[in-house]
Amino acid sequence: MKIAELSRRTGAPVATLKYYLREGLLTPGFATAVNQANYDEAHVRRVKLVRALVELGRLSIADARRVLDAVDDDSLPMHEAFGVAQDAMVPSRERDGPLYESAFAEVESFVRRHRLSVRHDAAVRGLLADALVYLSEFGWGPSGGLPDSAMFDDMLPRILADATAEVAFVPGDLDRSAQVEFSVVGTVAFEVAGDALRRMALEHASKARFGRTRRKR
Amino acid sequence: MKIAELSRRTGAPVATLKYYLREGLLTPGFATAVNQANYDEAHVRRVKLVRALVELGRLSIADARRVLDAVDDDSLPMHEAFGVAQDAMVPSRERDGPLYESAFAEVESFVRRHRLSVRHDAAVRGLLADALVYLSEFGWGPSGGLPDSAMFDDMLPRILADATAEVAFVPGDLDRSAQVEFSVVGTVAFEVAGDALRRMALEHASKARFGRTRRKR
DNA sequence: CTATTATGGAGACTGTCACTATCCATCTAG
DNA sequence: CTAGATGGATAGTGACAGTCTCCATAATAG
Repeated sequence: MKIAELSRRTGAPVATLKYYLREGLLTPGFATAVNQANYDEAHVRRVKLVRALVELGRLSIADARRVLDAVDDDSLPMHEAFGVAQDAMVPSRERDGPLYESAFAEVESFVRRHRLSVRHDAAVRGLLADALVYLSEFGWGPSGGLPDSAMFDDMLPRILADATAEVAFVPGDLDRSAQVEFSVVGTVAFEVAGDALRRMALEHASKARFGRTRRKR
Repeated sequence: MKIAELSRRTGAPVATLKYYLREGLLTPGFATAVNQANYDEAHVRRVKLVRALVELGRLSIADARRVLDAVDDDSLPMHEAFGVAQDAMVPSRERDGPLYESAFAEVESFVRRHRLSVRHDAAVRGLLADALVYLSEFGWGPSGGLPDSAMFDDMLPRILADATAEVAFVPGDLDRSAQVEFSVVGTVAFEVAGDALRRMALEHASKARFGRTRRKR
């Protein structure tokens, strides 16, 4: 298929596809002449992956490329590729100062307590640290200190069960890169879905508690 | 306190504070002269709120302002202000076409099935619809169709319990705007924390399933 | 066979965003 | 008295994610 159809199939403007090509998010089509190339289903799929990462997952183009590189690098075994992809999905940010040191210590204690296999340098630790730091600024911790990670202990078993189910859902008969791709999309989409459910639940609970107030007429 | 100290207390550069002032994210200090003004603890708190929304919650300045407006608008009862704030936290995006129509229908059926009090026009519905749409593109639904929202049925009771606990945690003796502020920070920070936990659990589960492959030496 | 339309590729350009930087006429602290 | 800070206004910056314009070449409709 030519680029116009790739555009039609994916909903992305031709100019955007060219941009992705330039940025290396999309491999060039199979050239048949100096100004002709054919694209196939793999390209369609890749464009959709990019859209999922960029639109749904709100990744920058640069971060999306890091994810795609991990998907494509056949020397990385499945699990490690997934780790790299995960890291790319965490926004980078300055995380230093004594507060962050304690926050990371708190994260570490959480990880150890639950015997989680989470790399020591996994970017996701920074995310949890962020949450702890901001929570403490708003007084969710003991007298201005960091909240105790035990706060999350009760939630973990269920989260772990859901995550295990999600990972189990990845078809075992796909090749490595398809598996990574599958996992990555799952991570992004289920994260958004989970956030949405959580917010709906919050609205519901908020209404139950605070919704009694009469609306003005 | 003068602006330099506000800067020191919040970690935000003076130039940034001036920018927030300009953008109306921060109310002007109490002027004591043509070029002097005093800021107080409320300003410190507000700056931290802005940072929480913008840095942690990744809201745009415009969206952050919408949240702050809801916090400040005393004519809005608590629950509604929270709803407005929630809506501001959902990235706006085009959501039309037949696929999205079915996705919204699926969301509606989920909401009804669980008898959730979620406004019919709540922006968060779009978020869940997004997830469904992207999931379907990657084959998580029945032969290319949308996934069934029943997929999330098992998760909801626990999410609802957590959300209820979170809402219950909001002190009842604060004034309305402080309560909204509290809820908003909670929404943002616990969302990040929840995502982090989920990703840690995924890494753990991924290692359990795929981590057997030997690493190259 | 011709006239139109499409293509790949390169480069320049755009609009948005979240700040930063510069000025300047006051204040204020030492 | 003076070095430095302040509020306020205006302009500038760098990153980002596309878009736009060209052009020589190909495909295709008539």
